[in-house]
Amino acid sequence: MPELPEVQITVNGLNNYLKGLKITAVWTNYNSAYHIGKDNIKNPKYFEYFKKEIVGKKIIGARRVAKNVIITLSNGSTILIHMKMTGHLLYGNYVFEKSDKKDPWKGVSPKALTDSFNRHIRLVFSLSNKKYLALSDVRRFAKITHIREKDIEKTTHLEKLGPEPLAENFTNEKFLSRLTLRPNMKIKQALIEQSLISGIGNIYSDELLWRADVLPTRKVKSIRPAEFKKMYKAMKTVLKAGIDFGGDSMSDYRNLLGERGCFQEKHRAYRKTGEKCSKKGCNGIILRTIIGARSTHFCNKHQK
DNA sequence: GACAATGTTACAGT
DNA sequence: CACTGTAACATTGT
Repeated sequence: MPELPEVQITVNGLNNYLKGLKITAVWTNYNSAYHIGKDNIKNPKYFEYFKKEIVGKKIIGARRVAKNVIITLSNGSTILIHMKMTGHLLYGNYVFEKSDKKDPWKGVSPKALTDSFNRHIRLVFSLSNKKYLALSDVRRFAKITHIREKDIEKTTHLEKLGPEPLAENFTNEKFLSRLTLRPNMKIKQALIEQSLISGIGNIYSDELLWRADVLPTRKVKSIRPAEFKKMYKAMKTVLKAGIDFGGDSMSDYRNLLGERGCFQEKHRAYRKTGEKCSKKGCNGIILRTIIGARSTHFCNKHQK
């Protein structure tokens, strides 16, 4: 799942490889019969507009806002991409190749193996260096739209987002004050609530709570300042570790070159149900419960 | 075939 | 209105 670290790695890659390239064509096979926003490329009419706005423009750079990728173009336009659950961007000439080669997402189906190309590619930008930027998205949840740079501040796609957790000025005090806006929420749910703090999802929330020794089921108002401080530190640690280890590829996230990250090897809680807790001196077993319709993993021995 | 995986949002309910 | 909880979206693997 692309959360803050994975999106950051994708953005870093875009800045490394794509600056100065021109978009020469766009193709998509996204379409949806349901609830398509009028400014989503899944809407065929909007896609025609989208194409007109971006083909022929040069890529200036990319940045991350919460879990969104924003690609800035030469005419004051930007492309906003939210990869949702299974989306990831790939860059190069291999992007159409068999998904078991450069894009070996876990559990690739026999059908995909027999296909001659990666059948999860939903969107392709052709670039002036004869390479491609493609979006692979098994579950077709991703959102792609065009926004003018001057409208970014007020766009509905970004307006409800809380502050960035890795920002210099995101202090322990700020962390506490954002979360306590929802005193009755379970802490796990508050942590993944994007309007409170942006960028944390299911994996990093479980991991930071394990490290901060706080039970995910605790109500925000029951948490003491010392525990907030521990969570704050753990949050910074796991998000930075996520970036340092190239992201989390337990599911199908890949970097721009189709390579897996390895933060999944550092998991202490997420998807470790039934395993012995790896905290020193703790003999607990990792348990699983559902919070806010999301799988939650924790050790009820050392997390209090 | 039932169920699990999840980021975001629409909507019902309190 | 503010907040909370739940279903929906989509697809594939077990």
